[in-house]
Amino acid sequence: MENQQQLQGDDESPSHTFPSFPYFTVPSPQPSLLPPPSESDDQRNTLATALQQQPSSACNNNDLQLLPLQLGAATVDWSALLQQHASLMGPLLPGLLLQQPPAPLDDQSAENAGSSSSKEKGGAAAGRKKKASRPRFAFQTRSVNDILDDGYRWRKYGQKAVKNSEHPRSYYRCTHHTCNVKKQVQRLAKDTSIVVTTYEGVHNHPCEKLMEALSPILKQLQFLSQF
DNA sequence: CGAGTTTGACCAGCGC
DNA sequence: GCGCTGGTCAAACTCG
Repeated sequence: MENQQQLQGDDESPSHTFPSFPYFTVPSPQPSLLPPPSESDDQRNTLATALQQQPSSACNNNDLQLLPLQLGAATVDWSALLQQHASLMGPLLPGLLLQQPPAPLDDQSAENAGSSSSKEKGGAAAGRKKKASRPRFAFQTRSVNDILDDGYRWRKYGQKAVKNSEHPRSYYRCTHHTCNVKKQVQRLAKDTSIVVTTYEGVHNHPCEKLMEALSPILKQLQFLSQF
């Protein structure tokens, strides 16, 4: 994580800022190719939606920003982080994803093996023991909403008051029956406008919202690839 | 009625 | 060994 990439996280920066990274260099579609803008705040807050909108017009009401994140003494490498975030979204767009990191097979198999047993009594202990080996990726967003709509469906399974923070930490699990990805959501004690979202595990299914949002672009790319 | 949320209890890891 | 803390469970509850 020593390869730091500076972010536009200042308060004077545009209300919606994403770091430049080859992964997100999807060919800019014509405005007419974009799906009609959503009316709901949740949809505007969707990361997938934000990726395909112009930064100047996107998320002007939710003030969503990606911010540098400190994990212990190390600052998160955003290039690697975003690449990992891409893997969290699952194998969606093989033609557009420049480099999709291979899924950690050990963790995948461990998750699959643990997901069934964890439902039983005593399984929780086994799940916690494997916790250290699971991939975890965190990022901060400046948002009025605690929940960043990342396109997946989550079910809250716990909330815990954490030390040195007046805001509780919420625990979510992916609702997909074969997926065991979890995430934690907590507001920073220093700056309550910043939400820290920590993902744990890798989705083994596509992101339905993202696929739906990008399908017009995919169709256009398929059409253009014929020439 | 099913899906999701809330919340108190329980358990394991870790530091002392 | 003990206590603290974080993570999870599961029953009760809410909501559409």
